[in-house]
Amino acid sequence: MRYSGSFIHTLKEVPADAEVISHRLMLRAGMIRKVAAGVYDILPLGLRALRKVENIVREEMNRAGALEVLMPLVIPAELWKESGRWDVYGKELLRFKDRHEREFCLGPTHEEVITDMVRREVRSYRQLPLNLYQIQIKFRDEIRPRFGLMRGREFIMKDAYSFHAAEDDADREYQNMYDTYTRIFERCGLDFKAVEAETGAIGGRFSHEFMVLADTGEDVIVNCSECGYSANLERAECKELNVADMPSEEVMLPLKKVGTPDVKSVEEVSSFLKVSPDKLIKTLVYETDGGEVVALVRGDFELNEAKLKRHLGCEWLVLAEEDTVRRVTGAPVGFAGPIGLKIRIVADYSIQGVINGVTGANEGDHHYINVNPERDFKVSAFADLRMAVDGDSCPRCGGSMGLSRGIEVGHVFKLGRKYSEAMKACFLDDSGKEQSMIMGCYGIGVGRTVAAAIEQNHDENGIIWPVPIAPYQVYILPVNCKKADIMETAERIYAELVDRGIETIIDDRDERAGVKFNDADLLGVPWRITVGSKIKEGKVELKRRDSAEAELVETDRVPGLLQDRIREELKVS
RNA sequence: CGGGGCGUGGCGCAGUCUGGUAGCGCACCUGAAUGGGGUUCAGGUGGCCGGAGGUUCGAAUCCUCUCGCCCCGACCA
Repeated sequence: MRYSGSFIHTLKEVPADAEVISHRLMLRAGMIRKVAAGVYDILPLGLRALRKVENIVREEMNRAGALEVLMPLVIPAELWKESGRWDVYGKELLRFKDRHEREFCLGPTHEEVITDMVRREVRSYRQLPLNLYQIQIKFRDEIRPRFGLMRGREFIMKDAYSFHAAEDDADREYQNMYDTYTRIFERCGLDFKAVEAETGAIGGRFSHEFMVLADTGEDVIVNCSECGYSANLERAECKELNVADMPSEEVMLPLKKVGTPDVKSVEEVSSFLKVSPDKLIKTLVYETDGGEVVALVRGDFELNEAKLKRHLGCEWLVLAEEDTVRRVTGAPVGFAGPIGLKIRIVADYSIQGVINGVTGANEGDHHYINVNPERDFKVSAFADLRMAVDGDSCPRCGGSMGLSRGIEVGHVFKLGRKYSEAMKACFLDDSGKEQSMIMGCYGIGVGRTVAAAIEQNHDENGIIWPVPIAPYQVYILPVNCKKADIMETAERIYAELVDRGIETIIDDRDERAGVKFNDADLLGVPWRITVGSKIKEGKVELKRRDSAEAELVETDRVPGLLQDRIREELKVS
């Protein structure tokens, strides 16, 4: 491509609202432009990178035995009502009516559509297993879209769904997809980690997320350096306190009520009463579809709502409103405690180790001190309910765990029969008996993968594309377009590279060299050929974007040399 | 949805407090010089200041309403 005929408009300054590196660089390099909150134009340069990732995904999915399909973006409400998610999914699901007042939604994910497709086609176990995927635009009306392609409302996603006659076959495919994802992200040149994850509203039994390691990531990963256990913070298990292992000299003191005027938060209480936060018992009232529940967690920890939800086995749960707290505890928010409460109480394991703790007295401006679990109040269960923290012991090996940040680029789920049962996706097994299919589902955020690649591969001058996903592979930079000999050489190399099928930009703009160097660095094309004064010796400069040094190469050798090197870097292991 | 902030040429901003009819940098166009890391000089195009209403002789500026956007939080395959 000739730069002079391109649609690349680089920026020196970026819109003030672009916060993260990948968003800034994609704007500056002219890859994307914002149309509305979380909705973007993908410009030619950006689309090329996106397509590269798509193609890698497509190649690997096909190789893994999956079949590509294309499902509609606009989905009739009936399908979502059938699965039960029409009422559960919330405002992220963009709903609307057509001219006949029929209800539709824009597909945020396609379990319903694919299940409907498969149930209409499949009758027999002989037609299974199946793995169908698509690469398509999704729409989710995110509460707060941000970070460019990282969290848009409209985005390109590869979603795959597998259908099986037996559990072990579903497990086999889960592993197959896990391995495929590993290959995909390796080919994209990413430093990533597969971690155990929550299943969220998609449902299902267990899952892994593929996280690209980056400080700007929105997710927190917990990782054990010793045994390799790693999980999303939402999911990360915490080891049960072994009370017997932590003998305490402390003697239980008599329960006492003390005045704590207007002292509510953990920090306030702990500084007012001069006790450390790990002596406090935080009392949180939740409303759930199964009624109100109180959850206890030690003052220095945070409650993990995903764990609470799982423990209670409820559909939804939300921190109670002020009125509810007042009704349940008889006190304003900030003075709740477990003593004397008439509703179900569940407590984090950490509570078991509290001796002479502090809780609210269920009375305004009062707390209890010397509170001892079991002696002063009963709980219906102790469970793992808290967020893991840096330095926690690993639930598997007891080693020390650390926290780091990641960007979720892929997610594999084992769904089980959640959708097939709700939507009656059945088949006849080899004994002629009707059974529900077992399902798995597997997603990759294509745009997010591109953004993540930039987060991981850039410097102060711009993007540094890994070769497999670079929008162009070679950038020819004639230092002065007014010099006929320079342009002749540049054009000759360009023609030769194009002939060899190498994706090349020739910067034929009548700009000063500095402008071109800066744009070349910003665009991040992996190989740069600088055509300048060295042509007098029959040579040009060859430089990799990620290296500081350039090498002088004889002009005639350049195309062949580059072809070999690029082929080497694209080689699939 | 709660808290905070912002809407002025394509982008980054000043002007708003203290009303007088819009300015700077980048980008873009023309010309000249320059030609290996965002060069220089000269000239130029483009904005009824998010929208509506009000106050006023006069509103980007003051008042009311409204729309949009951003940040933090809650939320999130």
